[in-house]
Amino acid sequence: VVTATNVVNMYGKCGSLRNSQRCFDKMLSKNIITWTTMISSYSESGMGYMALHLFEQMLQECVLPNMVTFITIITICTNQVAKIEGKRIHVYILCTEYKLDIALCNSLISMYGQCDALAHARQTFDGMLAKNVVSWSGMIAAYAQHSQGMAALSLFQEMQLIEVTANDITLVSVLDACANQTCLSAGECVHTLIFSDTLELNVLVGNSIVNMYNKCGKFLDAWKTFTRLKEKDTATWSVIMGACAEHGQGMEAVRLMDQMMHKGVGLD
RNA sequence: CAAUCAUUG
Repeated sequence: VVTATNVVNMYGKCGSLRNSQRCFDKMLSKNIITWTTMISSYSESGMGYMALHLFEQMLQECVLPNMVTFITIITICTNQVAKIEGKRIHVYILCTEYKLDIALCNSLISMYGQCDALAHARQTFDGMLAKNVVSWSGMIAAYAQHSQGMAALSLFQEMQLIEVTANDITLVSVLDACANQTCLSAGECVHTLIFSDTLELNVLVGNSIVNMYNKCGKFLDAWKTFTRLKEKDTATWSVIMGACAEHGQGMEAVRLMDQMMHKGVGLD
């Protein structure tokens, strides 16, 4: 069973859903990990709907989900923006011993955030007995994505007060909140904070800073930050080119495009 | 450890 499950996983990860499914169907005995793996495979291939379907089928065959299964399926609900399904599964989770698991609650927060159910996200967040940096980042991101920049920023402050250490992803979410709220002062504050702590900026954080300055109408600061970034990825170029275009610098955008191609950064 | 959580264009 372990070996066959590994095969299902390997095909799934390689995007070969057909083979993954074929192997899964041929297996005579399956355990919960096998089912969970197959559900993930559907999701990897962008077939979230099929993944939800397989989950239902699993329940009908009286196979009990474990914590990883729940995390997996809730994450799929997030990607599918499947609010109804997500809520239903959450109710089920509340009847299990997993209801307070940190990673599971984290995925629920993100699912509710994605499904425009901020209140449910917050409720889940508040109900947690223990939180980690992912919980905080997830809740901050949920607020940021719903233009609740102020709520995001105050959560960030609260997080720092109880001495949870922010990581790169947290900062990306916070900067996103500043960008959405066009809250320049807070964004600058974060920028300063970052420079005092780290020498080299993570690409993701760098991109978010450029984006934040641009959204706050500080094209020059965006540009300055862009030129100072050691590491650039396709998102970096995309942000700065978009910024140029918005500021009537179409020619500059084209020039950047050339530069990017020249550096061997592929298009996507 | 055979499967699993938050993030910018």
